[in-house]
Amino acid sequence: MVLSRTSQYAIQALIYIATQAPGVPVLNRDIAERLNVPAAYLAKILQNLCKHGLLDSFRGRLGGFCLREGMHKSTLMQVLLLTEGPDFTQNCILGLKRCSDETACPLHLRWKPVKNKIIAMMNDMTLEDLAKAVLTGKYRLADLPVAAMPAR
Amino acid sequence: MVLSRTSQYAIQALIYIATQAPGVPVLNRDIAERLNVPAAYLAKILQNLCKHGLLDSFRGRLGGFCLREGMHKSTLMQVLLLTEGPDFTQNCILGLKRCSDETACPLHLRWKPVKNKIIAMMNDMTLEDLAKAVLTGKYRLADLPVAAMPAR
DNA sequence: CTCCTTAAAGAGTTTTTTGTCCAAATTATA
DNA sequence: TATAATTTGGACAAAAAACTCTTTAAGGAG
Ligand code: SF4
Ligand code: SF4
Repeated sequence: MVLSRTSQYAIQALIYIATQAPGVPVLNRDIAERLNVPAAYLAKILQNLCKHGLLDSFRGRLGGFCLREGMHKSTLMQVLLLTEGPDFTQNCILGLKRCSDETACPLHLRWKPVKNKIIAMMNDMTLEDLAKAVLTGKYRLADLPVAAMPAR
Repeated sequence: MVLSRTSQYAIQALIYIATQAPGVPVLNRDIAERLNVPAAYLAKILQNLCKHGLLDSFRGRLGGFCLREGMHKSTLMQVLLLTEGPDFTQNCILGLKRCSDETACPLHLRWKPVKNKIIAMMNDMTLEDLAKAVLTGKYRLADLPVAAMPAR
C-alpha cells in the first residue's frame, strides 16, 4: 500500500521546492524542518536526485537545491523510477518474478486494472501541478500544523 | 506498489491450502516447497495465522495446517489486516499521520479513488475464489514452472 | 511405551532500510 | 584573504524486515 520512506521524502521535498521561487536555491535544512524529516537523511536523497538530473545543487553561501531547468514538468513516475528502482512498474502484488498475462497469479485479473490506474496516475501528476495544489492552501505536505505557508 | 514479503507468502500459502482437500492437513514443508519459499520463515507466518484464527494446526503424524471451518470465505483484507497491521487501510501514500479530506496531501484528490478501489478489491476477493482460479490451471501461485498441479 | 513425525516457541543471524556523524570541498561576502 | 555557510562523501549506527537454528511439546503408529 505504501511507498518507501525514501520515496515519500523525495516527493515531499520536490513538491516543496517546486512551490518556491524558481532559481532561488532552497536549503536542505529548511526543507527538512518544513517537512519534519531527518535532515542528514534528506540530504542523501536530494544528492541522489541531483545525480540523476532532477535537481541542481549549489554549495556555500546562497547555496541549496533548485529544480533543474524544465524539471517542473517531471512526473511522479520519473521520481519513483529513481527512488523505488527501475522495475517499479514491473514487480507486483504477489512478488512473482515473471509477470505477464500468460504467467499470471490469481490476483491478476483484478489487480492489473488497478495497477494500470496507479501507473497512469503517477505518469500524469507533475511537480508543477502538485506545487500549485499546495499553494492553494487546501493541501498539506507534512503532518505539522502548517507552521508557515511557503514564503517567497 | 508492493506488499511485504510476509503478506505475499501468507496470501500464497492460504490460497494454496484452499486449493487442497478441506480437512486434510497440509504440511508446512510441502507448502514451502510448492511456493519456493523459506520453510522456517513460512512456519512463523502460518503460526501467526493460526493464532489469529484463520488456520487450524495439528502436530505429529498426519499433522499440518488446515483452513479453519468457514475461513474459505475469508477476504484478502482480513489477511492483510493481520500481516500488514491494523492500520493497513489508513496509512497512505505520502506517509502523513493524519489523513482526512480536511488534512489532505496534494495527491489526495487523485489517490483516494484508487486507494478505495484497492480496499474494495481486497474486501471482495476470498480465498475460495482465488483457489478456484488457481484450480482452473490458468493462474499460478509461484514462479517455478508449475512442478505439480495441486494434487487431491 | 517407544519411536517418528510434525508444529510451537524462542533466540539468534543476516540483510535492507533508515538514519547519524564528521571531515572535506566549495562558494559568497566582508 | 579569512570566515561563515553550505553541499559532498564516506563511514558508521540503529531499527526493521527477512530468514535460520535449536529445542521442546504433541500426536499417531507400531
Ligand atoms: S497481478 Fe498480474 S502483474 Fe501482478 S503479480 Fe499477479 S500476475 Fe504479476
Ligand atoms: S492521498 Fe489522502 S489519504 Fe493518502 S496520504 Fe494523501 S491525504 Fe492521506
